[in-house]
Amino acid sequence: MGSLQAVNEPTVLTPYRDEHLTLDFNRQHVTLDTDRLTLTRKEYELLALLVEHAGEIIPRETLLMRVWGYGGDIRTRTLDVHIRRLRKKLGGYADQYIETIFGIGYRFQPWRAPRFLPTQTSRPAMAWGA
Amino acid sequence: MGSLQAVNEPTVLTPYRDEHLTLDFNRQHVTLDTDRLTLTRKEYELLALLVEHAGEIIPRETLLMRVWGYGGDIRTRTLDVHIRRLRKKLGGYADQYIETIFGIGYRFQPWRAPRFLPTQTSRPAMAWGA
DNA sequence: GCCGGGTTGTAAAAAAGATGTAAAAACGCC
DNA sequence: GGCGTTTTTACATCTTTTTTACAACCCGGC
Repeated sequence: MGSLQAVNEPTVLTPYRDEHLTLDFNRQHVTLDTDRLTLTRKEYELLALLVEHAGEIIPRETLLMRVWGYGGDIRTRTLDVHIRRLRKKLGGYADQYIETIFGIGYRFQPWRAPRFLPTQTSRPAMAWGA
Repeated sequence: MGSLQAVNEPTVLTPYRDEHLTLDFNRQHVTLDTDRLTLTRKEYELLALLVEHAGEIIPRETLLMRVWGYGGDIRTRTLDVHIRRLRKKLGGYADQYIETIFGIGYRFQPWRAPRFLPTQTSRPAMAWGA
């Protein structure tokens, strides 16, 4: 018997890559710094969808539709729980990468060198007040 | 159509060989350390397919297709049972060699010196939680 | 500023789903 | 029929996903 048919699809999508994170859409491989992140199916699909649209806000409704196939207005917290697990696995970069857009959904942001300091969401606050 | 190659060429496949295991595709001969492994036909075909694609994840569906000719979504546990018998015959190396990819399939990994840590079976847990 | 209703975060439990395993049944060949 | 092999069955175990319950948070109105 000659060589077997390709066991894996020969799809060719350009991987995502930044300072700390890489995501290979073809092999469904994710790495954070040096480690390979082992994500479950849903975790991966969720992250992949977000990363694929890096910089864009994706509504909860859309995420629930694309990842879970949920249509209409289904009341579930599973999206939040999965986001949480992703954040956990993204470790300290979590807040940099996955942003919550209140009342709408989430947004993945490519890595950028840390700002002057705080992760100013919109809170100049009294960081150096006093 | 393509070139006029012999349809059934007596392909000479290069055997697989690592520290403990050898598999001669031509003679269908398998050895583990010093002993010869006597595998049944299905056991051999399954192992050969996995070894041939060492390092790659092969989906259950593909294994069922190529070894059993099962198409579509047939519900059977025979694959699991054969994997189990293979593992049994691979003795203590079983877990090193045949890896379960939850929800997808299996993967044969060539023998390698133990990692700095085990190949996280599937419990990344909160390694970076905190 | 404070309140209040809706939204998101979180931990834990429950449910769903997949694989591991032993044993019995079915198969195929002599 | 006997025997080795393969498949099914039934259940155990493990992983993943979803739900639950409540805490924390956001934001507009007062």
